[in-house]
Amino acid sequence: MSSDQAKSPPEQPAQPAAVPAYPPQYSGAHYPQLPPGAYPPPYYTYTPLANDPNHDPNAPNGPPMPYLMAFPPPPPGMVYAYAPPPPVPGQGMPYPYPPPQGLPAAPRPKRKQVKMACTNCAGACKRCDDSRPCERCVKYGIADTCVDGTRKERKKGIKRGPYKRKSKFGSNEAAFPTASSAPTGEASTEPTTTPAPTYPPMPESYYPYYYPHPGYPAPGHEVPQPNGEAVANGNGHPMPHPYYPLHPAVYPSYPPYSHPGPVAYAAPPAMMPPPPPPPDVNGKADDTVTAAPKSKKKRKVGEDGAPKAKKAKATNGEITNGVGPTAVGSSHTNGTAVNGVNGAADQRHVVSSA
DNA sequence: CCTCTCGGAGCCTAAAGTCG
DNA sequence: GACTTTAGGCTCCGAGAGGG
Repeated sequence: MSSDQAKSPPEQPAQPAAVPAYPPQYSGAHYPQLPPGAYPPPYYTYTPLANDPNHDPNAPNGPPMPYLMAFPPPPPGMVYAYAPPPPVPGQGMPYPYPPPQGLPAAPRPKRKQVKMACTNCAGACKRCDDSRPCERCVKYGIADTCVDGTRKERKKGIKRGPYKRKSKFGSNEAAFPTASSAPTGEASTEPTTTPAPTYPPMPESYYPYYYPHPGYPAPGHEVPQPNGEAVANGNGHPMPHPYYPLHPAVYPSYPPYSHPGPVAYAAPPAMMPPPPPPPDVNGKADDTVTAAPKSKKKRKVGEDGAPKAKKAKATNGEITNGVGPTAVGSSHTNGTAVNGVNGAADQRHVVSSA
């Protein structure tokens, strides 16, 4: 179904009820060169999938890799962890385990909108496409009424107050910590003069983690560039990945990927998470931050408090609101009644009392 | 269970404001 | 004039109600 393409990514597989013991190859003993005591075991590795860009083609199952890694170096305070591999038929979940519900999952893909929904889809608040008749109108047998509406012209001459200057690291003036701002809490005296490093977007199905600070590289792997090529050092050998295994004592491990502890992951002590955006003067949601969970919507009720009657069903059993030529699509978030796409009065969401 | 409604989050982009 | 920020206008996701 085409409307599924914009839906949330599929849920991660359910976490196994029982957490079996980790096999020895998933212990921190893999990394003897780590500073003694700095990152004591256990920490675990995850063998990359064959389609993983870090997968070693010369090793059928790839080299063991720490589950926490930075590729390329992420913004301070963040590392990327591999997404869980798919379950192995007959063997269940491989290591590590999938993240639990509530783990900050990969950002959902941006919703894509068509330039102009047809009048039917607009009225029904349903997904449209660029073809005419659109897929939905064809499906409902109303292809003959599948036409574009007309957009209202934007208002002009509306005066605004002075603009707030945004940080380069977010949509708000509270900047995300930069590489030059010490995660250890040192205050930078020049918060805005250092050119901001640019970071690639977090790969899909990766998970954000915090790391304490760089400096504990794990065994070498190539450091692929965004184009997928590896960077070699002066000797022609691949540069190691900047891995940052977490110190379980300081930064409690995330259960599914590390020591089976109960601690949900949080920002390191010296590295505060990106601050919540200040309330927008207009109350408008900031697209760059995770929105709060939607509030439970309340059913629209009539003057007497009784639920408004549904529109009568069409005889063909298909939807009746918004599919006809009088259906309109217009803003309904600002509370202003405006003309619909056909110039008719806004009948959207108006329920017939008949 | 399925269909339909519709609140409101999210997206696009033009207008207003700022900067060099 | 180019760039940035804001917000108007719109799309459409997805929870919830109600019907079959």
